[in-house]
Amino acid sequence: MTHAAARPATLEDVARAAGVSRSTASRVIAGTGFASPDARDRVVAAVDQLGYVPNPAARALVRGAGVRLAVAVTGTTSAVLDDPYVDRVVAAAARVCTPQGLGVALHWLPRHAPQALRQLAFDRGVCGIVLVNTTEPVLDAVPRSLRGRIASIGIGSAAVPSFDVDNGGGATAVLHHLHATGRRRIAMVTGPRWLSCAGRSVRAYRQVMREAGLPVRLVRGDFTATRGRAAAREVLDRWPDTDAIFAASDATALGVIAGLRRRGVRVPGDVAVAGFDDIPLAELSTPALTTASHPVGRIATAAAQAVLDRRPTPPATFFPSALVPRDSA
Amino acid sequence: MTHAAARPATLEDVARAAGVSRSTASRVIAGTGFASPDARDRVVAAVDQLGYVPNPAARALVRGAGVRLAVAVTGTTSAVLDDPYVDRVVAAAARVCTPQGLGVALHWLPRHAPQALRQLAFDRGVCGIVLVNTTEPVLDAVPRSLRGRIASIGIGSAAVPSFDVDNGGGATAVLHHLHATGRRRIAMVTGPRWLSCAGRSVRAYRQVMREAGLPVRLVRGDFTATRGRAAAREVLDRWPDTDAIFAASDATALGVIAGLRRRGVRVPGDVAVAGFDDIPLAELSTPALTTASHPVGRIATAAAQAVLDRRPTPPATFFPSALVPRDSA
DNA sequence: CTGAAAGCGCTAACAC
DNA sequence: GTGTTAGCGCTTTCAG
Repeated sequence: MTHAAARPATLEDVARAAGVSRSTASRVIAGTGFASPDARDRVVAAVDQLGYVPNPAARALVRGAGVRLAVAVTGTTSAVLDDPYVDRVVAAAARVCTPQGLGVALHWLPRHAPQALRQLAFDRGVCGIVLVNTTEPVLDAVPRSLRGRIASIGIGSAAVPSFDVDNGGGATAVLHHLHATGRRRIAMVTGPRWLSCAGRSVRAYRQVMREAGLPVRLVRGDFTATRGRAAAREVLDRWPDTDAIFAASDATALGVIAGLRRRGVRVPGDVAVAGFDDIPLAELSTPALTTASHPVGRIATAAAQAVLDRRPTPPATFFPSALVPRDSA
Repeated sequence: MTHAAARPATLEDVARAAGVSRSTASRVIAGTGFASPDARDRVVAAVDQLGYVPNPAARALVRGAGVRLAVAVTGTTSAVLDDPYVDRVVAAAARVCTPQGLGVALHWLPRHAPQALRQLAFDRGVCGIVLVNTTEPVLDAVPRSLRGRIASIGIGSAAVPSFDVDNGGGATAVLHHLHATGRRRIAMVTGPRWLSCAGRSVRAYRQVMREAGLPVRLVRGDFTATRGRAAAREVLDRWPDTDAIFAASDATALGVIAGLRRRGVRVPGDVAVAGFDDIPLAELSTPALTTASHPVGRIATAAAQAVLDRRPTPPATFFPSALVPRDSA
């Protein structure tokens, strides 16, 4: 039973109630060091009875550890933080942190000022960092002191383990599907140039096209729907005989469909459209969007976990992306 | 210039560098108490030069404050945490916390065990709480000790200031639009029964119907698209002459449209459909979804801010919801 | 195996 | 105005 006290119990209270010293109580609770079964039991009972919860601030202070995990998103402006993708990452990280008495902070890392990362590294309140949309310059700016407590969702480096979706595999699956259903002039709307991890799906595209002896038709995108709309027009103007468009994100794909529609092009009748991410609304759009899955929550959970556990981590972990065939392609 | 040190600077270092005592440095940095302009300048310079960042753990410890803001979401199962809406709230809260050296934690509050809230209240690591999807029993379970550092997104109480969208106003705007465009048999798919704040739009619906002398046609929903699909069939079966459906969320509305389509009903030709929330993809669906805006980010920001600032807060703050007319109604 | 004691970095009385 | 001092709650040597 939890006894409701006016003032939350401290370790001192627990120790007194258990008839042991603070040190012993601490050892039992932190699970570090030795303690007799008897002492252990009494401490556990006292903890339970008083509803004791360790004060994470005190703990962090004495251990020299931080109290929050920083999610740092690289981007040109702070607008990159206004993104459902970032929201997912932050929420997933928060779920991982909560049981440990930690919190999550959200930072924008200016793309052209990667030194900002050092600030974060020096903040004694930060126990670890999860990088999002990382670039090579940012990775190069990672100070030694961050070793073992930083991970990246996207590309990684020798010092920074990476966690990401296998966009190469997902893209290949989508493109094979397009090819298998008879499409032969397949254009792709890519992600932003500066985002290296977006390059993997472009490489997959080039390779599939080469193997199939098909022409390469690339249009630069930025993951947004707005850009997708414009990109659709661009594709139509440059290569009027295009019969399929693969977009690097679902939002872009939806924009592409809207753009196509406006020009009187039928989807998937005239042009098939496929996206990437399988966002919740992909299956609700009309036509339902063919896409590839992207387990953002699981990826972010793994990255946050790796940072908190400070456990040896493989340099790169890829999460499979599966084709989700629906109506648009 | 930030001088890169092996060990992050402490207040002690700053004080020494500025030639003052720790207290004076503390006063200047925390902005509390007096300090001569001269001392102030020297401290500021030292902070800058050493790249000093206060240790939030130490600060929280001595002040008896927490180091994280808890976002607590009420629901039957922990699955309520898997919701883009919750993601938005958490991310917005994280942005507010970050500059203060705080983090965000995410908790599930079992709907049938509101006592869980006491646990949170006793956790000395928690500096404040933002309630999401609150119910009356949860509000009743708020302990005194939380006064002044808790806010609710949704319904509030005497002890808990609330921040929410004006769903009554938004619903009214949508319904007037439906009526103005000639719809006369308007059904509504509601939110879950246990969620009181969802009741406001139902009340608005009842009132508009009464004033217009139109029949009330209510189907219970749960904000999901899946339920929307089923609800569409239910509406069609019970009231075949329905010419408009207002859904309490965009996801539901999109589900309704899908369900309608499957039955060969044209939207908006045969039945107009309107949603609520204006999620990013509302404008990308086909037909583009008519809806009412819902500034989740601003609401969450305000709620988090209020909790952190511990500033006197009006008992209820409503954020306007505006009609966003598109193609579906 | 256990307790005493020394701090972690900071703030807030309280003297000067 | 400024410095001195006493902790906040916890972990961790170091003796017993």
